[in-house]
Amino acid sequence: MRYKAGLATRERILAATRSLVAENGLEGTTIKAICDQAGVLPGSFYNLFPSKEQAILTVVREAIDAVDPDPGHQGTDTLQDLVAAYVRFLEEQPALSRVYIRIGVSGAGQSPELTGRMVRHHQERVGRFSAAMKRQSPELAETMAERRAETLVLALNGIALHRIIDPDFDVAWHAHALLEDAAAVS
Amino acid sequence: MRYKAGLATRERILAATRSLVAENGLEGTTIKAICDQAGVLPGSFYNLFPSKEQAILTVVREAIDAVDPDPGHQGTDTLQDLVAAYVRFLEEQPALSRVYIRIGVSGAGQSPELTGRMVRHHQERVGRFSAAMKRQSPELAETMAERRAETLVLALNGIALHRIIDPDFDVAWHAHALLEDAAAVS
DNA sequence: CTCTAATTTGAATCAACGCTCAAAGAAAGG
DNA sequence: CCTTTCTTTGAGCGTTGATTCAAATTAGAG
Repeated sequence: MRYKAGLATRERILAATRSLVAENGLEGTTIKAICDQAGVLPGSFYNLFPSKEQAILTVVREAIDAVDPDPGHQGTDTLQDLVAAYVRFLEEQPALSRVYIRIGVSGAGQSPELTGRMVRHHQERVGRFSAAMKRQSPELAETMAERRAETLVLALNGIALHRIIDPDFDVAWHAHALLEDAAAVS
Repeated sequence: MRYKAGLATRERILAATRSLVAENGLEGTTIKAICDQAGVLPGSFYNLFPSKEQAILTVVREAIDAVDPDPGHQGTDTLQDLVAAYVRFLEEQPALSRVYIRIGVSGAGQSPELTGRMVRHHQERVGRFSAAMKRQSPELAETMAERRAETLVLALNGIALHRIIDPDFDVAWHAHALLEDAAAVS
């Protein structure tokens, strides 16, 4: 797997996997569908990936990583920045964001490793929102800030979930409304 | 399908389908698994249901119907009542509530009929929350009440979604927190 | 140009899936 | 009882799933 052709094929397979998982879920995605969409035959797929599961897991990792951009950058994000980043993720990467929501639902009960990863991811995410909230409203009690941060993250996921059902759903508008309410509370 | 035995078998099959869909999703549920768990052989399954899809669709309808209890009763629910009813649904019917969350995610792209049903269900639900909110805070502008009602419903779904990932997640506590914030805004 | 390693092909394997069916086995009504 | 209708059995059908492999092809280093 060192020649250019191989890497290009790998990319086409991942792109196909991405859109198919977004559309049909982790379970509903078949090798045949991936190969058809990528313009590749099964043998070629298995030259690049050891199994269907590995290809899907690669896409899953992409999705989780794409939710929190710039993970190294710490301590200066505002709540607005964090929400805006999530909205941008939802709007600019519709396939990956659909994958992201499907992970929690499909991954649970299937792969404990995946479930653990999602729980950790959620905690980190809440931590980041919580820090931003405390920075922004220092008068807020510690536990109160954490509670409101988690509520906000959960509500954002609720918005993302609904967009899978209704693709015309105005994600940005609702996320903004959420932020306004959060500000009104403080 | 008139004898007692048949009805009992039908119930065992539906119970098995319910728990398997809750655990493995609409796609991940197989006839063999249903039959094993129900203590029944395939022929018996097909004596009672025309197809796997029909059995699953029956459970799906159950789930959607169970979310909004007492649909005839109109105009007197408070926001607290509605949230409490949803929390009760999540806690007392864990299997059905997992099915409920999976529907939106799995149903989209698979069955347009199911997707349409979910969109309608969501609108009705938001309408009910919105009416309760207007009743409770008459000074609120019409559009504002509707917006906050939808935000609340979405956030509740976010909470339910997270419980699929983390079964220990304290649903009641977070739902209550949500309600407090909503009250603080008004 | 040549040689090697990477890539692609496409048929073939094997398991699992949804589903069918004829025959055997209960349950009620008369 | 006996008859009719409903229920259960379990082998088996056709299809599709993931995966393998030897052979053919192509890309790139020297």
